[in-house]
Amino acid sequence: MAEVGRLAGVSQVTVSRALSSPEKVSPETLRRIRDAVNQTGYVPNAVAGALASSRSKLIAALVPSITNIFYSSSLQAFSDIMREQGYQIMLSETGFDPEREEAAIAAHLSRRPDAIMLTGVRHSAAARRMLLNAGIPVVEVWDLTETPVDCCVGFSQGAAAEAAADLALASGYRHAVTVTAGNERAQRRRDAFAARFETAGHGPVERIDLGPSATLGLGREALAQLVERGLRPGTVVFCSSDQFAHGILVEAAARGLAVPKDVAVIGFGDQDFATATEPALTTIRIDRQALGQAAATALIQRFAGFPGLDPVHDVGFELVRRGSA
Amino acid sequence: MAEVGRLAGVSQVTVSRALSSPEKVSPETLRRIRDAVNQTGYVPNAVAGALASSRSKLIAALVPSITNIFYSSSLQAFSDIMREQGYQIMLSETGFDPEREEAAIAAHLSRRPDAIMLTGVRHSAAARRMLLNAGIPVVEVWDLTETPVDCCVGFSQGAAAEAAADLALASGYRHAVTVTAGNERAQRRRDAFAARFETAGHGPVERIDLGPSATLGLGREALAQLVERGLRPGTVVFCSSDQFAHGILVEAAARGLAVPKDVAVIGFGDQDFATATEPALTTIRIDRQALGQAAATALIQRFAGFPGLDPVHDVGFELVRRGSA
DNA sequence: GTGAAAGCGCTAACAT
DNA sequence: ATGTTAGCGCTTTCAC
Repeated sequence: MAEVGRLAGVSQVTVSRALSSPEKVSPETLRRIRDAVNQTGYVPNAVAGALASSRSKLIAALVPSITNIFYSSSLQAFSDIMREQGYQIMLSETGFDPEREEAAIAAHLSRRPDAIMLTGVRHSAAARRMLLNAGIPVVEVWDLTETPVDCCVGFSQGAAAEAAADLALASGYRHAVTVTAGNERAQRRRDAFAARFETAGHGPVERIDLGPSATLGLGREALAQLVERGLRPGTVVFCSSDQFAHGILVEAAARGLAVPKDVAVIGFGDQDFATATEPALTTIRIDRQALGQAAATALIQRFAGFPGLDPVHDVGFELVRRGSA
Repeated sequence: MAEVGRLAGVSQVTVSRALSSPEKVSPETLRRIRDAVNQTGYVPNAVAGALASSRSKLIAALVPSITNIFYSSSLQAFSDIMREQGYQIMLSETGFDPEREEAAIAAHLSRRPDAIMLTGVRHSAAARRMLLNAGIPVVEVWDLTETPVDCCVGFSQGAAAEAAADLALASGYRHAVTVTAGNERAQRRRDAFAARFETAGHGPVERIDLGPSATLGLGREALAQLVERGLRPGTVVFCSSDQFAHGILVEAAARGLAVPKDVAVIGFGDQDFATATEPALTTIRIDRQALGQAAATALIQRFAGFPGLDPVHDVGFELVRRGSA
């Protein structure tokens, strides 16, 4: 920066000004400085800038898994908006593990991000403490709570599952099975669905709990298992993800079972393939883009000094009825 | 840090040592410093550390799209290894756009990362210049070139597509159609497949070029279109992604077409569902984990001072023959 | 509109 | 094993 200044015949400070607030520098000087920047191939050092100004223009983002479309697509929407505002994203995966999350939070906070985005509202006590001490905006996504660290953007997992149960009951299904991936959010939906279904006097709800990742193949196996146990007529299967639901459709077709007559299926997520399966999936749609955008907006508002604005933002869900239930 | 030192009765430098190289500090002092750290809730400032040491422990990673499982899963493997080594990831998406890539490179380099991972080997001239000037290790993934900026880890898109064409020819298919997503890597595979197929005297290869994202629904539409045009017996469809291939299977089933008899399908990617479709997908498997890991390893070797080690690393591909072709 | 001086919170080099 | 000194490359403040 000093060298650029020498070339342009000004001091180092003026170069700094020309780069960060060009309007404070005379047009003529600005021109000379820009020429000098191009000549030298000068690349500003944002590390030094961050240290001097204590604004890093970095946002920390923590997601359980980047390969899970739920999180990657909301993160995409989030980071698109942040990038437009001149922020960059530091990313970590937590693998649904509070301890890994805690370690990641510590690591990220040491880099002095201007804000942090977390997935979920359950964090270790130490994590909460660090976040509070950091004194930066924090947004928690994908869940709702009355007591966010700072603010949260999500929807009620329980309400979504209950809506699915209500649809199933209203459609006359009297036996229900849940097919659930091994993560806490999915399990909460499973429990809420089962509770609602059983409260209506139709239970017990059968549970099939599967591994951490929701795949088509596991969905197929789940139906195969159900059939072997003896599939009762009027059964509806509530899946923690559209992948499972799709697997059930494929297995049903392979076995000559009619959907929804022999077995009905409700998915979760309304992923891109949900309209294109045979039959199309009845599922719970989450607007993942809107979720990510709302999270970004919440942070930007906080930067602008509206810290009190809607600490809890419910983006809702939509039960989309198609052919499978 | 100074305050921690005061509490522990040592100078600020000793605290710095205790934190970064504990073995250089006496056990007793170390204990006192650790106590003081816990008491104060001190969080180290990695920004200042990076400025002073000119090592940021940050890695920049640029991918076309984070929602695309090809890139997200290799990125996951990459960042897992990097995290183990104490590095954190700054992420940007380029949307397959060289200009966006150039802007992202400039933005990331100003943060002085210790290394940078790029997707693909085609970059703007300005981007190449910046990367070279940065003087840090650079790894380009998902493609191979004789002239990497620094080193590359990938496979030959052309060779993979040619292997698929050879399989199709050997299996006796005499008409071929390509179904391709709108990105440059997919298009190179399409062209290589068509060239090989036509060179064998069986052409022309029909092309169906689709939008940027590969979905099941678009795959269905592609087959619908083909059937309307008149599907010739002995046709094989080469897809740029397993999603398209799966869509073709679904549409074929809906129309009562037998696979591979009435129409054969070759996918790309060997995604998790490829074994579970009906019939299972014949596809090209890329070990995305291995790719990400190799990229991380290449950078780590460079950090350790083996700059000359294998500038070009071919992770290969595997043609997996299942039921669909 | 521009410059001089101070300092952000660390690490590196050297000294003890 | 520990301390002293000098900076890393910027931004901030204050002066002109």
